[in-house]
Amino acid sequence: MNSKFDDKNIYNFWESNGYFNADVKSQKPTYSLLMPPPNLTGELHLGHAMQHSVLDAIARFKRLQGFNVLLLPGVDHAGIQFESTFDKKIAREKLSKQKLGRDKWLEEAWKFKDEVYKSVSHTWRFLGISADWSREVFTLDEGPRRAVYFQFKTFWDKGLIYKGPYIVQWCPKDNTAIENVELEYEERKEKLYFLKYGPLTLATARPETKFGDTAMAVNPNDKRYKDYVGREFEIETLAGKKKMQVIADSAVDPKFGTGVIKVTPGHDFTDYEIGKRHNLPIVTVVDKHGKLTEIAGKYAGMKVLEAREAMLSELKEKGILVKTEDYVHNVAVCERCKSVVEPLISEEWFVKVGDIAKEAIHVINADNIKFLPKNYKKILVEWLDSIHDWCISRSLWWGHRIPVWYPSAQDARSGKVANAKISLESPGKGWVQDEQVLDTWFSSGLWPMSTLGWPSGDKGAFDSDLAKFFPWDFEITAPEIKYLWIARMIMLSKYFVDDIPFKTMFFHGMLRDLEGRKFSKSLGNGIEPQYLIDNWGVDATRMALYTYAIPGRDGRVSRATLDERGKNFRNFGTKLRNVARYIIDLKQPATRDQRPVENGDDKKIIEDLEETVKKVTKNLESLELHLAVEEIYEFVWHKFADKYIESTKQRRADAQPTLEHVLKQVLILLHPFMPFLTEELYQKFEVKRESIMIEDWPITKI
RNA sequence: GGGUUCGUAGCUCAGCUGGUUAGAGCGUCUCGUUUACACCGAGAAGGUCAGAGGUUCGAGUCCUCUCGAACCCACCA
Repeated sequence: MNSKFDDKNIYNFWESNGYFNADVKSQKPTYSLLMPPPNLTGELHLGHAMQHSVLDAIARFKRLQGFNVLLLPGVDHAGIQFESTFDKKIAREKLSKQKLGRDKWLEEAWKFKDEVYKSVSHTWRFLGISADWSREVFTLDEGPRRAVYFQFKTFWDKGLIYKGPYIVQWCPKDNTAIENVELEYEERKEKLYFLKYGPLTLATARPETKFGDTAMAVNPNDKRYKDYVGREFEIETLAGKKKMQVIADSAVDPKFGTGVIKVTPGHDFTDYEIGKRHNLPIVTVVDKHGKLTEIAGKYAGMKVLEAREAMLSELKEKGILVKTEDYVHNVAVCERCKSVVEPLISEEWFVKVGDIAKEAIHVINADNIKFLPKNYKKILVEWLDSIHDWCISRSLWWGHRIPVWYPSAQDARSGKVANAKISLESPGKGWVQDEQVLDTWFSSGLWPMSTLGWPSGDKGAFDSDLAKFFPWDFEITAPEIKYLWIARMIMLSKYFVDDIPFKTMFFHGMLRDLEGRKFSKSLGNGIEPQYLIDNWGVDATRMALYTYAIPGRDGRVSRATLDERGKNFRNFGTKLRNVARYIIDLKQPATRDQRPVENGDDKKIIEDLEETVKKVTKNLESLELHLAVEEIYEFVWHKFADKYIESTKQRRADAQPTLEHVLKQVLILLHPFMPFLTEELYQKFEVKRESIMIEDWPITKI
């Protein structure tokens, strides 16, 4: 080992000795942990640091216990998020998608990805993550690419994939359809407009979509309008007079506004459903850039809010606008870019997931997956129970391109699927590939399998990997992606390999600021892990993070509160270093050729140590890292240092064997949490193994 | 509207399946620089565990309600 004990040398020493690598041929029992791949859009944040520190602690603990451990690392291409980050970056360089074109853009995007990856990779090593880097995977690598293709092809062959017009949440800024789960809601103060439609008056928050109305609707039980149902009236519109029918649909809330609504199937989810039930035509008023279409006459080309403002006077003039009221409601915005999303009709690809979700519910109800906290079982089942078809296409460039090829450019433009071929590569000259890419989660959902080489075409090493390490013993994630990711992994694992993806699913809490807000770039309330590491060192930072690693419990933190814990554990590290100095560096050899004599204090500390070993082992097995940390802390500082070591000062030589024994055991117990310091101090022993990483976890008598 | 979680010392929080005088860190106060450590040691103050009721021999821990905080899901025409 290198004589200099700085963290970097220690890390290189571990890595070059191959301690991080899992062995497919090992006879030892296996323990596998799957790292949730961080998005390659920036540096790792505090949540990642906590997550990965937890993974590493468990991996190190299991190695010491004698398991053949696989901690598999990887990163995610994170479609929308990466693309918007990258587009912002090139915009600062006065470039754009249009200027670069798809091929050049992708080339530059990969360069950017490599840059970001460097910082992520550096932070991982800095944190001491003992992952098997030889198996690192990126979601756009060849392996996942084949897995994604296999998935698409299978769904296609089974008739589970379809393309069709569908009302989607459209983000005009990112220029793509997004899923409900990618939305946020913001409370807005707007107006409710009361408009005269023939004999009826109705309330709407969106008068600008008036051009797309194809009916009026009332609740079937609403006596006030009973006589109007089924009749047709002539309506005054801004584009002349128009005939419109009154229909009855139970989706209408009689208590809202006047109890009458206008039905705009092209731009509202409820109206879309109503329209389907009553065979109403769909008229597109708002385009994908958030601007009004030609149908809006002189308002065409205006943005939604401009048009709304502009048309008011004409509505008033013509006597259509009866009155307005203040109206507070929630507006859906894009979680990534915060722009108001526009429900509109778009050609998208979908997967029918109903039956797959039902299977997943069975899997969850069979209780083979241990959820921490356990109430997430119920939460996931409820979501799966009310699942809708999965929109898997995104109008992006960054991601797995949809493996559908059209025989001609014309077919591609019109999206005519009839003669299309499913293929990873071009089927031949003249074939044109679908423009869209697949939803990021379409590849992330396969992560537990694709990282192990599934699906293997050649029955090579990959098969044995899957047999050896799947299902994963441990997975951890933030609760916010429980549906997007966790539910999908359960569904897809069941569907493709008929098994659970992981045995234990740990949902850690979210680290928030003192007001309880999420950390985000826009709020500027983030705290970088590097800040803590610079101040208190890696080991202390890890310890501080473990105190927050409680399933389902959010932690409210500020620089001050984190500094407090960081400082505390820095001090703890110093304490331990001094303990080792006293025991080993300042060792006092026995003056006489005598066997050391044990006394009651020695027995007591050994008993206390055994008790601590028992508790720490139990806490690690049950994944209560915060309790394990507390136990060791209490033992080392207050029992070992304050009491026992003080008591040995009069009988140093007699106590020496006990001092050394307890210290060595403590270092092993602490190694999963403070890997660097424990290795450094372990190297002081004369009799030792090559590294603390290949020590044995103390056996507990139960 | 449906669901989940939380409300414990000045602050940030632990407290597993209910069991003796409720814990930690930081902060505050007193004392102490004896050769592991002042990034230290010895000690102290500080809590009717949000409130009310219930189950129990016994509740911070279980149940009900009230008040307060946060988050998730759905809807928002």
